[in-house]
Amino acid sequence: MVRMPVAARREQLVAAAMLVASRDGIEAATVRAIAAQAGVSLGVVHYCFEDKNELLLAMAHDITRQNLDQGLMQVQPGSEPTEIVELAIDSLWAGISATPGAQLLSYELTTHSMRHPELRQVSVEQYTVSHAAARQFLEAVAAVSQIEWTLPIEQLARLVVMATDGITLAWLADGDDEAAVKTLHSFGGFLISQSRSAPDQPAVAALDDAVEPVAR
Amino acid sequence: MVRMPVAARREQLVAAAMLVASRDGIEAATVRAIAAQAGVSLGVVHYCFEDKNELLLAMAHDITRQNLDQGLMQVQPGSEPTEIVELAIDSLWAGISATPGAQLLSYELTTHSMRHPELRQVSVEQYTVSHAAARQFLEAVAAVSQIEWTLPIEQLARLVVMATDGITLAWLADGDDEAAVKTLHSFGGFLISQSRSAPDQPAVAALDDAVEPVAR
DNA sequence: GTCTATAGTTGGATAGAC
DNA sequence: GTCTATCCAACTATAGAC
Repeated sequence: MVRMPVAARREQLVAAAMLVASRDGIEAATVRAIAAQAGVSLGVVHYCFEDKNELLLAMAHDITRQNLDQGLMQVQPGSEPTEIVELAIDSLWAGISATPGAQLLSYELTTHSMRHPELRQVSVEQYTVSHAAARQFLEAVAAVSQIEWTLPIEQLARLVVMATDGITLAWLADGDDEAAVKTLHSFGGFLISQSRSAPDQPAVAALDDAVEPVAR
Repeated sequence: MVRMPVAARREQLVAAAMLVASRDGIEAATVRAIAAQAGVSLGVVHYCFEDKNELLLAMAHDITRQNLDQGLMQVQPGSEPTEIVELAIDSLWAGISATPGAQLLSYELTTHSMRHPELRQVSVEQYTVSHAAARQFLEAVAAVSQIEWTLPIEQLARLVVMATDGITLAWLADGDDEAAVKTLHSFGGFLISQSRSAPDQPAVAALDDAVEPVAR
């Protein structure tokens, strides 16, 4: 077996955990299965992590970051708000529909964390991050396309997260891509209806605020 | 121990399973824990059910029916559509916010069933039933308040289910009742915006169609 | 640092006494 | 029909050889 510094070993194990959990579900992500996937012996996992929870926590943290990067909707400058939103929705959906296992794992982590106090922060962090990403997106759209939102931005961000979760869950259950896309675009229409052209625009702002997940 | 016909024993065990699973999560709903909750010995469970999956299936089926009864939004005749929708939303939310454990269990069952082919039908049934309930509600609103929907009813029903799931999940994560209610009412406003007054109304129909879950 | 071996639980399922 | 006793598999975690 190749010798490896602990930090690198930890990364390897977290990657193996994500692979197993995405593919086979969180219940199947046992210490044994993860060790086998990484090609190391059982003891190595317990050498690198205090216990299984610590490993799951590290995995959840990485997944949340990954979902953030993937879910961050691109805003193309210079277009109509309608077109911006449509494009963002399509790219969001492309990311989701290509990774059903990861999406399902994300909801498994949510429910799992709600039943285990030691992992409770995972679901809180998931929503904090999703909300921040949605908010950033809405601010970028407003800045780029000279509109303002007629609802508080927190409220709209919550609606965006609601729609993403609701549509993804239904799609995982019935696999109906067409219905999911239609529903997403209906929601996009609603989003647009909650905007009006801004009277004046000071400057393009809030475009590249980094969204940092909550530290653990 | 009291002698009991198998059918009654099964009901008792399913009720015990629902109690344990709602309170402690689906992972904690082991055959042992369920038997203890019901006050019977381990062997009795295996006498009444082929295996654990069969018990979980029976439990899931009951829960889906229960969610249907609880989620069926009441339509008060003779009011404005806006008022009808608002009242229905409030009663829907009252039912949800009073039973966080049951809601969480419902999502645990969804993800669990998606990972286990033997239970795959559970999540399909959950969505079939939710969708039918939403559809029935939308038809009742239209019939009672003399409006028609400007989107296909299936599409709108899917949006209603999307909103319910998305809002409930976020609320389970952050416990923010106020935000959940606000978001629900924003969505209600969207729903109303997808209606127009009907030119003529033939008769009040589709008010008491029974919604049957998919048979298993 | 890494591995084997094993302890110690907990789970689903069954056999056989009553 | 019901209960006790038990089997066997899988899991987390650790001890100790190398």
